[in-house]
Amino acid sequence: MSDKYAWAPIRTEPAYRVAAQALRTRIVTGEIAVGSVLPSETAMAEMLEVNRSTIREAIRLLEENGIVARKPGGKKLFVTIPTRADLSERMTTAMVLQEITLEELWATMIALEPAAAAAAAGNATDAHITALEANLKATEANIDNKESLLELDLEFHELIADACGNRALQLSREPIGSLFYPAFDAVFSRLNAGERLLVAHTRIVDALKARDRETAVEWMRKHIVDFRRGVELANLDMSRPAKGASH
Amino acid sequence: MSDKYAWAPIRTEPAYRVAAQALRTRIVTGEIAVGSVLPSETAMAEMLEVNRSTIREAIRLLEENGIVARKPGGKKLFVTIPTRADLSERMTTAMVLQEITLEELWATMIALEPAAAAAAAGNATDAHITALEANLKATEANIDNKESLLELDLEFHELIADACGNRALQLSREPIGSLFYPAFDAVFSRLNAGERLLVAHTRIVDALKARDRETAVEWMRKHIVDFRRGVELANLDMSRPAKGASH
DNA sequence: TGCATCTTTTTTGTCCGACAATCCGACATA
DNA sequence: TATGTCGGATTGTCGGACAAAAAAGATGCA
Repeated sequence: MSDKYAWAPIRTEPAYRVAAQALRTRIVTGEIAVGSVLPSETAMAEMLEVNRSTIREAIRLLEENGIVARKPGGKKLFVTIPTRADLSERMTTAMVLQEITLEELWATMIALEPAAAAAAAGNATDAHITALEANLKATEANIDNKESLLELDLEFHELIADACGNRALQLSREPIGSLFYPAFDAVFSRLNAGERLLVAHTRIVDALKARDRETAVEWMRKHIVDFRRGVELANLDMSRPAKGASH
Repeated sequence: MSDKYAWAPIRTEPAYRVAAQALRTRIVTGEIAVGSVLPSETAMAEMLEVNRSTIREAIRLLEENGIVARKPGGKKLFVTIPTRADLSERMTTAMVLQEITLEELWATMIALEPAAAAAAAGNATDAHITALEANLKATEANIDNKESLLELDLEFHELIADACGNRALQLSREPIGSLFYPAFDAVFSRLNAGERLLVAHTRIVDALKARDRETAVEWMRKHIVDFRRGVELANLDMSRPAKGASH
């Protein structure tokens, strides 16, 4: 009956949020350049004609967004670009709260990691290769040290992501990779996965060196599939949330 | 001279940040349940023995993180789970600021979208199929209306993502999809891509209905490759940043 | 001039107190 | 049951204050 009229609910945005938005637009449009320093709080408060407290709350919003920051131990407020780690952490906590399952994470990984390997085959520089080879050596040396192995495996995949030179890909896979940590841990501590892991990693690096895209992709795929088998052999439930990501 | 000793720089975290962290840990550990309502600002200020202004700044941090929020037009503060749109927007602005190229976005998309199609072939419910068919009908009806076509295409891919039931995948592809908007726009306004698009979409939905995973993946792949050709035919530079993603 | 040290001015982080708006629940009334 | 009224609780915003630390300026010296 009252559906006859469409009522737009009246609602006022708090000032701290419109202030934040005002600053944000000035930043993304480039009016305030990235890297430049913002005016003092009092100055901004005067410009926007609000109290300093209000401006401070607005700044907190942008700060958590990662688009403004202070250098450690400094007072000046700079315009910055959100860090990868920054975004990744946010994504990660969101995924933890949503109780995303290992199954979901894995399905995403098997899509992203081979793609990263493919791109890396095309874009990896000598520096990247060197870093990867160092990682291989370390893996070989710590083949029986479960803990180091865990770290090294994670590092390996991050190096591949770095080498692929695709920042969108990096941003997408990082939070997921970090969520695998506990699962990795379980697998490594129950299975002797070191050998298989090293073989796969080695093959991948070899393929990158030869710029052999197909092989790199294929071994990465195998590697991820292998991980899944490891998870199942370790009696982990793929359909359960992969929680507990508090470093 | 004083280099003889390694001085760990003394640095105090501002109170508003430790307060935020205190609340955050209580939330992610489950001590404060998701969906429950937090104490009033004054109450929290008393508990943590800080001023209300400080607590308010802490709340702004969590608020922007999306883990606390107020119901629209309400005063009570609830513990919430970050929305997809929420995270997506953050990611998007980050990508804009980093000036990520179309090339990078596309490479990520061609990894994610077929994966989404694959999962959708297994998990799509009748409701999902119905929504997709409605989208197809609308596309057919608006085959010449470039603007609607753009919206509908975006919607189609989001429906696929919904249907795949993989939240990790959804979280990963959403920000990237939204960044394609301007490129889509350019393609649609210069090329007559409607027919090809409709064919691909139809084939995909048919495959989903038949639970034919292979076909769904293959057509999705073709569809994305096709988009790339469209971009090139429209004379867009894949290696230029895809900026201008304001909502 | 360039550099190191001292001084002054800004600026931030934190506190206090205040007040209008308005949401929320209780209660009374028709 | 639905509506009108009231009072307490809370939020958003403001103003002012102050110590500590950083930034900017001034000074002296090589």
